Amino acid sequence: MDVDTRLLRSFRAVAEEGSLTRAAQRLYLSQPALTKQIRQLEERLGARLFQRSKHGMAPTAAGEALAAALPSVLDAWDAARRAVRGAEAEASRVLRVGFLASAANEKTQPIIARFRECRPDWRIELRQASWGDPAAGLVSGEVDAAFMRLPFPRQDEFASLALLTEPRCVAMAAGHPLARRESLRFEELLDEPFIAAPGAAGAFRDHWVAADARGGRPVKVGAVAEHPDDWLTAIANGDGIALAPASAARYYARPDIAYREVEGVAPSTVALVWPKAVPPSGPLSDLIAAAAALAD
Amino acid sequence: MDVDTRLLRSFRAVAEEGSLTRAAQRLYLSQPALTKQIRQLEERLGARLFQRSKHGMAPTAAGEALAAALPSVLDAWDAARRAVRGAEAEASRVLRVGFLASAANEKTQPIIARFRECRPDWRIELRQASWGDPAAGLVSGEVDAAFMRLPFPRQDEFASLALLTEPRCVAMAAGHPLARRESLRFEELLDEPFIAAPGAAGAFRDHWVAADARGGRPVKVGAVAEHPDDWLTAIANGDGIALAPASAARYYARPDIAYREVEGVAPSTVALVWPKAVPPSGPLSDLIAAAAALAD
DNA sequence: AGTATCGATAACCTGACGTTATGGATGTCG
DNA sequence: CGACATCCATAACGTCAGGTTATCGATACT
Repeated sequence: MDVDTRLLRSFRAVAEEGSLTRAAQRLYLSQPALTKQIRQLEERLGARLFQRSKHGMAPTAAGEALAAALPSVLDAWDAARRAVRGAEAEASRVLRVGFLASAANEKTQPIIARFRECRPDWRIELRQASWGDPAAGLVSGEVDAAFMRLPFPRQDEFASLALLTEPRCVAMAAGHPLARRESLRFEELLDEPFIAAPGAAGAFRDHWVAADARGGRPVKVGAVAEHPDDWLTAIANGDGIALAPASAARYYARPDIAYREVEGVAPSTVALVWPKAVPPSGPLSDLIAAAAALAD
Repeated sequence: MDVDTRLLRSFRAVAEEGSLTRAAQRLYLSQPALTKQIRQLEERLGARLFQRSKHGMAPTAAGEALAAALPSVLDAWDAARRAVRGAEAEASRVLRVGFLASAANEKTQPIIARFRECRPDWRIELRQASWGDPAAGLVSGEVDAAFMRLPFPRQDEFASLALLTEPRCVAMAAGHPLARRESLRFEELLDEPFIAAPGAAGAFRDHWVAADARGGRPVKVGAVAEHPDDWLTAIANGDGIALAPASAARYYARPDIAYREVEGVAPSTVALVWPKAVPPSGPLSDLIAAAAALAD
């Protein structure tokens, strides 16, 4: 009987959450979709994996057996995937590095240049990811490392080297009434509609609407943006405002957008990030050294 | 990046065969379907896994890396699946045994009765499989053991205990001209249309059209049958004839079907079969002992 | 009784993935 | 050199798998 690792991850989420509804939220699926997945897994395995009740889903003995055996399967696949990626990188002499928006700002090019001095016959392929994947291809294994803004989903599975920290500011349409001010406090922005990242971005999305500074009040989402382009457009159109790193005023300057200082929100850190499961060696180690030499 | 083990098995088949076309045949898929699968795997892994040429598919370094890592993944999943099945059997006190057609003939019930004496609080659930799955649920892991006719696909992965051997006869419509004879030679049947098992049955299908006794001549297929019912109907309707175990004359007697002796084809063996990867213990071991006591 | 929460089911829609048919490239043979 | 064979890739098409929203039944709580 074949299985998709996606089904196994769904099973694991249900087993950990003890609830279909909560697991579905965590997986960014609807509850019926997850119900079907679990039923499908049960039917194909020929075993009832959960005892259903009003209180949720309690694993059966068979369910416990699967939960116990699951790490071996997922880790084996993860290792296989990394082995493929490693062989491909060696064969092509390309290190793939994911990034969002402006990567590591002005440090990006010097880091790459430094790496190139160290490894003249290698090259770095930069891959931009959408905000729907704030881990910039690291979780999926498409890239070897990434320039990322903290926090991002599943951060505990990765090692990171902080490169720079910068304050956050607020971006709004140039004609917005608050744009007449040089500096704002975050409480003044609580009722404004915000441009948010997609739901699947999880903690990353929460961070960029400063959910932790809202005292439990839900954010009003004016629009959802996946890329800098649509984000800029939505802001300029007045669909909402957004928190942004201070560097955005340099990298994304436009006459129809005003960037203003804001107090009451934590600064933003950019880090070079790589999987903990991959002890750095060879080219990856060199990239990390290059970045460390230029870190704040 | 998630993956379905089915894709991994497809990859393995291509890597082993070194040819998409031959691997597609082995997997009972069309070649374009398999092309798509491999392309999908390559795209999602972000690596070219094969070098394509007129001569076939040669694995790249990345492809070799995946081939090397693959057994760990598939074995881990196999172990997980068996752990689930084992926990389920223990919890429900049910041993699942697959079978085709008449199982182990008259020995079936005595074996089960003997097992019950040994394990009074256990029970055996018999599951009939179609001829599209001549391994009767063993390969897919749906059952713990099976009464099977040799040969069956992937037989080398299983241990077997031969229970009985019986000659094969030929079944045909009662009004067939050859039915007037008591005994026939297989060469006399070479031009007759045969009722065959589905293509996915592989070696099992070949065995029951006696491909090995045809000297390379292809069999003419009059109809395909998946179950004894449609097989009997097709024979009675004159769509074709078929080889059958001698016991079929007892278990599947009908006034419109004649069973006749045939020389020149090997006899048929029924065995109790279980996975080599599962050293028999507990209830499975008891079932094997019960069957051994009644074997020829 | 009203409300909240849980998982299950129904209806619906989209896209994934299979098939057959065909094509391009290369090699072999008469 | 032309005909044929063989390989993998691509196109067109059809089916159904798997997602969604809406709703339901069961239970618990106030």
